[in-house]
Amino acid sequence: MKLSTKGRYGLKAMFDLALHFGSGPVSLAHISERQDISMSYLEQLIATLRKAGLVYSIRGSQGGYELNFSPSEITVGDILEVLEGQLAPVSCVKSNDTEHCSKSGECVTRAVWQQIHDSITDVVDSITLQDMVNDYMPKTNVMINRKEY
Amino acid sequence: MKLSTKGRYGLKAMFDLALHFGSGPVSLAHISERQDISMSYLEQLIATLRKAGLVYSIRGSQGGYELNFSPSEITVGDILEVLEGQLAPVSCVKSNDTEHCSKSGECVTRAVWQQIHDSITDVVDSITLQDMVNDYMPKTNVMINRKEY
DNA sequence: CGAATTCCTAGTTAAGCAGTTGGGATTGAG
DNA sequence: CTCAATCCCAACTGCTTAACTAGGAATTCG
Repeated sequence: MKLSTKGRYGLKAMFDLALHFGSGPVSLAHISERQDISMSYLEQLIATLRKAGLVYSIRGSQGGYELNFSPSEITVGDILEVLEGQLAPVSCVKSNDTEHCSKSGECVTRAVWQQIHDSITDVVDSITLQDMVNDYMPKTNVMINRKEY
Repeated sequence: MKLSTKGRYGLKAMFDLALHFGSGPVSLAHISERQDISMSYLEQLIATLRKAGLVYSIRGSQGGYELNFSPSEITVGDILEVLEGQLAPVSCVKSNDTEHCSKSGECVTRAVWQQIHDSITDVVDSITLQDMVNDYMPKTNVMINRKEY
């Protein structure tokens, strides 16, 4: 049940883009350095995200990447699904194919996998990049809210 | 985020043992046939479960395996943890080591993995083998409850 | 132009999965 | 007592995938 580096690195990269949302394109070199990910590997991950429409690229000098939607519109689930493929713990859970349930334990165990899948989905679909940005800079909020100080 | 066959087969095997709990030892050959798992492969899985203390074996002719606890005392989480290793989506989540959080996105993404892990844990620790057995034979309950029939 | 950037394809290395094979040890039944 | 059923153990194999690395082509700003 491990997540691969694709998902881990990919989320970090997207988080980095969210942090710099609205400030012009961010180059891979910068993401690579800040998030400590090999640049050539990161290239492949971001290519997947681009093909899925989550980011878009600006080529040439001074180019880079930007989120295709605002951070509040992109969930962790969106990102992980693109990079990790289906998040279902077993393949049969994804597409309601109850055919293979011939043998005795099949359907009962399938129900377990289904519950695991649902709980994962609930979590990742409920967290947006904006949520992560907010978590990252709580000080800003503290300052703003400190009117009595 | 895929579960390997170890976890899948292992849970099916344990479910099979739960179904026959209290009726004497169950041989690998029977589990293998009923759950449609290669017997020699199943041997390895059940060896792991035995070493973890979830089942015990009776050697020799007419031997087999039995659950070491009643089905209501064994959770899906117990089984998966033994067979799949840590269920944490990333390694750092398991043991509160917040050391590596030097780079900017590290701690924020870690919080996400932590939430995923917690939700998986909640699910698998809440389902016992007894629950699965109950799900498998709802007809029995229906019959018993049908007093008017 | 040329430096900075994205884009694309094709390796490479290592590890793990999903078994199989071949034997050895134990024990109940006949 | 013997033998067939069963568990026990370790090694081996084929395959797939993860996690990169390498090298170059195309694009664009200054």
